[in-house]
Amino acid sequence: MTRVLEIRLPRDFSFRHTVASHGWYDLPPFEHKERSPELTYVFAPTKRDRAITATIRKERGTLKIALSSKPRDAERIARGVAHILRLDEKMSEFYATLENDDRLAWIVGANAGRLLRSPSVWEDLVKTICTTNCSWALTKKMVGNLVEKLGEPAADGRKSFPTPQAMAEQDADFFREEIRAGYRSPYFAELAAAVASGELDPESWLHSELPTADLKKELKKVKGVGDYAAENLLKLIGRYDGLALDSWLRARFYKTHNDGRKCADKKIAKFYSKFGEWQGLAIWCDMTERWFK
DNA sequence: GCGTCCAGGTCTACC
DNA sequence: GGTAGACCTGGACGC
Repeated sequence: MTRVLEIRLPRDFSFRHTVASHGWYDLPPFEHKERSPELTYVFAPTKRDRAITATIRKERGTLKIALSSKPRDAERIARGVAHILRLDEKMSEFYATLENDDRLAWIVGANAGRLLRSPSVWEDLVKTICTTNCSWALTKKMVGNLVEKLGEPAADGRKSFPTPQAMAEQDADFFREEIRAGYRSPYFAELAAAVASGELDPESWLHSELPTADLKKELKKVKGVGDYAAENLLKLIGRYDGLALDSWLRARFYKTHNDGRKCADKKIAKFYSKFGEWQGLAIWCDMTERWFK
């Protein structure tokens, strides 16, 4: 390692609850071992820098970030780490909605609620499509193939997530045969071409002034993005109005709050409606509480 | 070994 | 707007 950055942490930040908040830490170019104080991520190359591996370690009230090579633009890496871990996100409003809820009070005590995300919406978008209609094992296989076959190597040999340009150079057959993306293959080819050409800018969704319902419609224009995927992406963007119900979340709700019996989505929505625009975060924290026991 | 089911759903056609 | 059927892969399971 040739360079170490340091970031001061907000007081209400939990490294463990943020890194393990959902499965992203298990998908490359993230690396993390359960309960380890370290998270590794490989940042994609830019015009100024090659791909750089950042090994992020919590030490008391700071993050120490060891880099695989000395960057020309260290600020980009620091901003990226802050974005990944949502260091700038104000959690107080969410925590205020939990004040009179005995069941979810643990969230405030644990400083939970920050959801791990990628440095780019592009990466989160592609990964989310990889989670749809398949097992987690297949999601890992598809994302692993994308990184291995189209990522750029850092000095330590680890590879970054492919850029839109790198994916746009491939056709649907490549995604089908090499990535094993199945029916998603033409979706990836079309999406990458749109983003690489500038026709579509997923990063603009982060700062969109559209109401969430309208932004969700924009997201659903991307082939392969339906209700679940759009609401999951909105959570990663920082909008928690939607529940992003999938088969796993539904099954957890049935078991936790409905005696193991199936019920309509409307009943789940009613259960969390009191949390308003934070309901998507409330259900996620509620259903994943056992991960941290 | 083989067939079936289904998993962190979505798209299209049709009504 | 709601619904049925098709769509890919690969691991788990029963036989």
